[in-house]
Amino acid sequence: MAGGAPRRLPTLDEVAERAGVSRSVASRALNNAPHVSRAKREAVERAVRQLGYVPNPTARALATRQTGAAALVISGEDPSIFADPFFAQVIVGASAALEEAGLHLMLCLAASERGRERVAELLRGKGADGVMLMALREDDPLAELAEQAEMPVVFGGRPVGSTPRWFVDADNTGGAREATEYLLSRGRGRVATICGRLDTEAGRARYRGYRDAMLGAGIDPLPPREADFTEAGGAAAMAALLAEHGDVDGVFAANDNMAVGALRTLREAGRAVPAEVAVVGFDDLAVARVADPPLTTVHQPITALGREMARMLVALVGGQDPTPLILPTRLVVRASA
Amino acid sequence: MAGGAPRRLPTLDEVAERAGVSRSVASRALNNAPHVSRAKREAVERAVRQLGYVPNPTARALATRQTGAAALVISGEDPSIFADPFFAQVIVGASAALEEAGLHLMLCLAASERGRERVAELLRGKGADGVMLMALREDDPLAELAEQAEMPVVFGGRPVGSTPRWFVDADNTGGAREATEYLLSRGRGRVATICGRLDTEAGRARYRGYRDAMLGAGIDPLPPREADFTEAGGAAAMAALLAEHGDVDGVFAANDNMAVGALRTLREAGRAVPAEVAVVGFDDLAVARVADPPLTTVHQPITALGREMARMLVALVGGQDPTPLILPTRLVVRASA
DNA sequence: GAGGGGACTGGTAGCGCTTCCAGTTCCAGG
DNA sequence: CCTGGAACTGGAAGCGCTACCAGTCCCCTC
Repeated sequence: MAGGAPRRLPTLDEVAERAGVSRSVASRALNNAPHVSRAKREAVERAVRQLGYVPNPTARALATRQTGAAALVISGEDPSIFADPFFAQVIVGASAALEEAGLHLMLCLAASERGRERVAELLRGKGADGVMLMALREDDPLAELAEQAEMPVVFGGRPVGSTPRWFVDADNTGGAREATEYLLSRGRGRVATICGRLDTEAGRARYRGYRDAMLGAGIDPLPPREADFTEAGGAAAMAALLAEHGDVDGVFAANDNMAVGALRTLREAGRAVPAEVAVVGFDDLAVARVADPPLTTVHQPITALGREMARMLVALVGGQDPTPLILPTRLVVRASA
Repeated sequence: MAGGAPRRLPTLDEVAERAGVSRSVASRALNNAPHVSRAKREAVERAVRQLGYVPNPTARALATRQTGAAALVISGEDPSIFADPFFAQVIVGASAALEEAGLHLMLCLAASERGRERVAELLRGKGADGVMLMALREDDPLAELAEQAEMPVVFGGRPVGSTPRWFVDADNTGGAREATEYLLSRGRGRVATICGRLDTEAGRARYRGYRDAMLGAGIDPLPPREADFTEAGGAAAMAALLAEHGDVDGVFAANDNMAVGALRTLREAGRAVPAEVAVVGFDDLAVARVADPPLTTVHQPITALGREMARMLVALVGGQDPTPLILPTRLVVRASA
């Protein structure tokens, strides 16, 4: 905004005129479609350069019925959920994959009622070529909206209670099972879990993994101790756990944030980690490496998750029918267990 | 995508026909513009409901020459810079403010050359109604592009070496000065700084704050010890600092990530914090509360920064001429100093 | 040298919406 | 009962681009 006159941008008509061709040819040259002679193609390119022409994306969108943008919708009534670095990594992956495909990324934090409405409009009014949906809760109104949308929808993680046609998820159950089995294999007999919100599929799946591992070892699993995936929630859950089961010697926390909270509570309670209580997290965020002691955790490929979601969406937009993807997790052993 | 026929969405024409009015009236009714009788307005509303009509945002954009979207561009050659939770908070603020104004948020991680090009197109081709620009480096090519763009541009933080017409920044110098003065006031005589990248204005401004405070107290400031705003960088810088100035008793780190790294190095070196060395950070991210010991740090209103950037942009898009904003910081005293 | 096919070309019809403007309707006031 | 003006209405002209299609041109083959 140089403050000068609001100069109109050159249009394709002007480019065509300057290049001495028709608008159609100019259009084809620009989209390097066939049926343009070499000479005219070059003339068009020259005209574009001279005029500093940039195609108007809106007009193009109207004509092609493609917006050139994909939306990433993050549900959840509390916008602070987004503060979880998890999403930042997803975005990095999705952004890179979309960029490759020439799509823009629209980010929708569907927290407020108003935000939800706007997502609904987006979905129903073709405001984007496709949508990636994450962090859905049980009975999330977005789920139904997505179902009805005449638009490709890829889920990141699965919604509770239904398996969408297209999704990318991490192997939550497998990862949680591996974590728990690891604790058991290290001689921990009283292993508890601080599970995430059980109104999310990730929370449930990770609890299932814990339970499966316990049952597999012939030990009664403890009932789920639910927390909200935050550090504070993890700390509180750990405190409650100590109060009820003072003899616990291993904890699988369903994400790193809660694990870090648990570490804090244990430290404050004077319990040595891992000597007295071993702790395993889930996610392998940056915080896991920095925690004290460094956190043993289940690594999930978060950036890849974003990338694959975007790729799946791109395939869908391109008329293909990709298959859902479940990404592998792996245990990263550090000092806390 | 129910898999059914790709049913065409109802258009305004159909709404108008059904309501028994002309397209113009229907349009006006929808945008609740004047010159529509009550009866027709209601008829239109009814038709909209019956048909499940949603205006096509692309067509609207073409006609109004407004895209209804604002872009947030985060520069930096390394996309992992985005992993800094700082940006997540900015996004939360910006998203909320844009939502209020009815604008969508496009997120551009301008890391690769390709990404940069796409931003350039966005800027020159009116792909958005306005742009928020962050994390510019010295000689960032984006700066010039923004200058030439016929489009409102708001800077988050200031680019090195120039003061843009519209920006929102935190009081970096003031905050850094306060942090350093606090260390000095607690009897620390050998205060060093781990400063951020000096090819960013934030890095420079915070170093200036440190230097000013030192000079104000009549003490020679140490030369800037540059790190890259990451935890690993902070840890390395702290190690180097200990090697060169073993008697340091206070450290001001230019952000929390580096401060946490410094804490780790100090712990590993067996230096007690704050007894032997006091540490102060900058940002007041979540990690500061969780650090061991909890980090004394300079709080900056990051969400507000995002919010105010967006508001400024909205004002600009609306034809107003807002004034730049410098947001206050404040020292949050915890255990590390 | 005529016929045929393929590579180009440009006119034209949209895409779905807003907005200008000329025309119509409706009342209050004269 | 007529007039003037305000409120309302709808036809039509775009916004800038793509895409279909009929037409032109060139060159190769029989």
